[in-house]
Amino acid sequence: MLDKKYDHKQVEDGKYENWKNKGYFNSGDISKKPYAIVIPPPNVTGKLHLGHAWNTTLQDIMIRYKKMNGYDTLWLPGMDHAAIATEAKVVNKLKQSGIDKYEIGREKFLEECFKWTDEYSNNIRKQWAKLGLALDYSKEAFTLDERLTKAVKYVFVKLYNEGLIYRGERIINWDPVAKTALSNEEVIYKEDDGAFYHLKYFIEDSDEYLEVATTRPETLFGDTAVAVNPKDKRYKHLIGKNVKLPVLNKLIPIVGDSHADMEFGTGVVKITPAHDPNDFEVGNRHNLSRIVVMNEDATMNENAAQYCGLTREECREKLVSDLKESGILIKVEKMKHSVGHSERTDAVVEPYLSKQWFVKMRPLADRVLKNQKEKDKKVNFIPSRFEKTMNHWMEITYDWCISRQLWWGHRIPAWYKDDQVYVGINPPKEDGWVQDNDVLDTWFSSALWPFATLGFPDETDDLKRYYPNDVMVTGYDIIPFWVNRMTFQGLKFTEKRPFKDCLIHGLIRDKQGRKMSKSLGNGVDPMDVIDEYGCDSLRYFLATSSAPGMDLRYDEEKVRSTWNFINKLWNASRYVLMNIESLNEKNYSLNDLSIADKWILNKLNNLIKVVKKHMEKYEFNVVGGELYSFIWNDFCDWYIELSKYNINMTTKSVLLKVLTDILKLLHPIMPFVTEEIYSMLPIKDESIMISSYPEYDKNYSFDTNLDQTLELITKIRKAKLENNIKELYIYYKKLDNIDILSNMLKVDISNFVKEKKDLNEIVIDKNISILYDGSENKEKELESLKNQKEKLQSSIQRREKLLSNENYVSKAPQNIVEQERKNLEKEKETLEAILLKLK
RNA sequence: GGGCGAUUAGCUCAGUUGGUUAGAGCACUUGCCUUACAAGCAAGGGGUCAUAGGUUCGAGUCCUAUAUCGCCCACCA
Repeated sequence: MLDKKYDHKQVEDGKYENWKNKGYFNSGDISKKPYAIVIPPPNVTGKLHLGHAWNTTLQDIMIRYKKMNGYDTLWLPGMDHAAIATEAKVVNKLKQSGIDKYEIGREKFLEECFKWTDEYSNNIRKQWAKLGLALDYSKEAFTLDERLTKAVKYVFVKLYNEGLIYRGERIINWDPVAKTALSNEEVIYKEDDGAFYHLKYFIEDSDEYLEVATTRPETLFGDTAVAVNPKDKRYKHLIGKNVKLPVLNKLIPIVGDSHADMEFGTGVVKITPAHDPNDFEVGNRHNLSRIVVMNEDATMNENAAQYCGLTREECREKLVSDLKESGILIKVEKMKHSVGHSERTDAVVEPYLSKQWFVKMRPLADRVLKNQKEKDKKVNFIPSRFEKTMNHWMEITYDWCISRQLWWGHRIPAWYKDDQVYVGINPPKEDGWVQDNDVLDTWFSSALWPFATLGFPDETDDLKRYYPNDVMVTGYDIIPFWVNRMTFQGLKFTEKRPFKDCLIHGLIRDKQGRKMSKSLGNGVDPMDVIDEYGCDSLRYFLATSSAPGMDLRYDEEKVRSTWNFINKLWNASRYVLMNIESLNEKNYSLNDLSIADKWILNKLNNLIKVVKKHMEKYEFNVVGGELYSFIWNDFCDWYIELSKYNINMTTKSVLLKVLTDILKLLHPIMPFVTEEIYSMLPIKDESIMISSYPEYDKNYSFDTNLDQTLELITKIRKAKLENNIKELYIYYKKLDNIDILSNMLKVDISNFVKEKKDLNEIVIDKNISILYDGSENKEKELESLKNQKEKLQSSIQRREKLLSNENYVSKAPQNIVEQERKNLEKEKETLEAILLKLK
C-alpha cells in the first residue's frame, strides 16, 4: 500500500539502475521500426545546468513515448571534448598547482585533459541518471574517441582533396588569452566605450595634412597606406602622393579605393592590412605589404619601435599622450562602439593576419539552401520560423576558420616538409615530415555527430538503420554553430539530411527574466531541484511550461505546484488501490457499465486521442495541460467521488483501467512516480517502461447525459452556499440521475419532490427548483432573481441577433449554429420559469 | 540599417487551421478537518487580449501601421 504522502526520494531511488540493468535502454530489436535520437553532447567542462535538463527531458519524453508505441528506440549518449573550453579549464587547474602547460609538453598535457574528461564524464553520467534519461550506453560516444577521430580525418582529407579545405594567410579573429584563432561564430560583439582619435598624417613635402580618424591608434605601425574615395573631390588630386606615418615617419601612399566612405568621418581611412579584414582586402587590391605589429599575446612587437613590449592597451595610452605632445593628435571623440570578445575567454579579439586552415563554405552552404526547398528532404524546424535562422546564416556565410592553436582536440592531419604539404589519414612514410601543431575547431567534429557516432565513414548496420536521426533537439542559440554545420556535412557526406525534425527550445532564464549566468550567480542546479521536489516535478515543469521555441523562466512555485499535482495523483492511486484489493484478471470486467463509468471511459478515450496527437507534434505543454485537467478535475473531483457510492466489480475495473492508462500516458513525462504506482497494480507488465501506450478505442466511445447532471450539481451547491441553506427539497418536473444527485449533494432521495411546498424557492431552470425554509432570505432571493433575469435577457438578445443574421446562419459551421440555437432555447425556458416566479 | 519574437487576470504563461460569454498554475474571497489527498475539498471574484486602422457574418488568432521590451545579423576606418 502507498504511504499517505508522495515521497519523491523514496520513489526515485534505485529505479534508474533497475531499468538500465534490465536492458530497457538498449536499442537493437530489429523486428520493430527504428526511432533514433543522438544527444547533443554536453561539454566535459562542468556539470549539467537547467538548460541541459530541459533539452534532455524533451528527448527522453520522445524516446519513452516511441518505445511504448512499439518502436526500437535508440538514444545515443555522448560528450564533447570542447577543445578551447576544456583546455582553458585544464590550463587553469594546472596553473593552480604551479604547472605550466608548455613546461610539461603536449603529451603530458593531453594526459591531464583525459584525466579531467574521465572525472567530468562520470559526473555527467550520474546527472543523466538522476534525470532518468533512457540512454543506450552501449553506444556511448566521445568526440575524441576512435570512431569520431576516424570520421574527422576522413572528412578533412576528402574536403581537402576536393579543394573545399585550404590553408591560407587571412585576417582571422585572434584570442590573445587562449592564443588561438577563432571562427566568426565564436566572437561576441558588445557595446564598449571607445573613442575616435583624429590624427594628422602630413602630406609628403607639405605642411598640409590628412585628418585620419581611428579607434585603434596602436595599429598605425602597421599602416601601409591611407585610402580616399576616388570620387571624393576633396582628396582626388592627392591619390598617388604619399603621407608621412606618425612616429615612424616613413612614407606611405595615398590610394583611391571605394572602401573609403565619403560620408563617414573625414573620408580618409588608414589602411592596416595585417590588422583589419577590410584593410586586408584593400591591401590586396593595391598590392600593399602586410605588417603585423603584435605578438600572439597582443603585446606590441618590434615593428612598434619604442612601444615594443607594451600591451596594446598600454601602447594606446602612451602613444596617444605622445601624439598629443607632438601635436599630431587633433582631438579625441568619445563614443560607444561594438567590440568583438572571445566567447570563451571574453578577451577583446584582435583581427590578426595569420596562416590558418579554412573550409570553403559557399558550395556547402548552397547545398543546404537548395535542400531546404525540397519538402521531403529538408530539415523540418519546430517551430518552423527557425528555418529562417539557418537559411540566413547559410546565405551570409564566410569561410570557416577551423584550425586552433591548441593541443586538446583533433590534430590536423597535415604534414610539412620544406615547402611541401601532405594531407592524409596516415602520416607520410618517409622521414622528415612534421605534423601540423594545431587542432581542429571543436565544432568540426560536432558537425559529424549524427552520423559519425553511428559508424560513418563505414557503412555500418547502425548507420543504415538509425540515420537520418528522427529528431534533433537543441536551443536556438546554437543553430549557427551546430545545426547548420551538421546539415551541410550531412548532405555532403551522406547525401541526406542528418535528422528529419529539429525541435528548437529557448533559453532558461531566472524569475526576473535574466539569463542564468555564473557572473550573476542566479544559476539553479537541477540536482538541487531534484533533491527538493523530485525529478518528475522538474521534468513536468520543464516540458509543459512554455510553447516550443520560447524561453522559459524558472519558477520554483510552478515546480512546487507540480509536486502537488503528483501528490494528488499519488493519493488518487492510493484510493484506487485501497478499493480494488480483491480485483484480479479473473474478475476484471468492463461489462455492465454505469453512466459514470461510461462518462469517464469516454473522457479517457478522448484524452488518449488528444495526447497522442500533440505528442507527435512535440506540444508537451498541451499534453501536460490535458493530463492535468483530466486527472484532477474529471477523474479525482468527479469520477472518484461518484465511485464511492457505487463500488462494484465493474467500477473497480474501471478505476483500474483509468488509473493504468493515466500512468502510461504520463510516463514519458514523469517516469519515476508512474513506475512506482504501476508496480503496485494487480494487473500489469514487468515495467511500465516496456508496456504499451494507450490507444483510442471506439468501443469506449459513449454518449451520456452526465455532464448536465454535474453542471446541475455545481449550480445547486452554489445556491446552497450563497443562501446558507442546510436543509432542502429539490422540486422537479423532469430530472435524470436522481440517485447521483442525491449522493453528491447529500440530499435524501425522499427530498426530491414533484409537488411544490410552501417554502422559499430558487429557480435553477425550467424543470428544477430548490425549496428550502428561510424566510429571512426573501429580499436576497428577489434580487438574485432579478439579476438572473437581466443576464438571461441580454444573452438571449445577443443570441437572437446572431441567429437572425443570415450570413452567420449560412456561413458558420452547422454544429456551431445548432449549439447556439439549443442554448438560446434553454435560456428562454429558464427565463420563463424565472418570470413566472417573479410574478 | 535588416530580420525574428514578445505584449492576454496581481504574477508566470497557454490559446492548434478565425467560430458560443478568452483558459491554467500561483495569489485572492467565502464555506468546510467529508476515512485518497487540508500540499486538500466545495463555491466564487478578477481580463475593453499593447494602440490605431482594415479584411470577415464573426478577430486574441489574418492584413497594415505605431509603441514598448528582448534576441539575431550587418555596419561601426
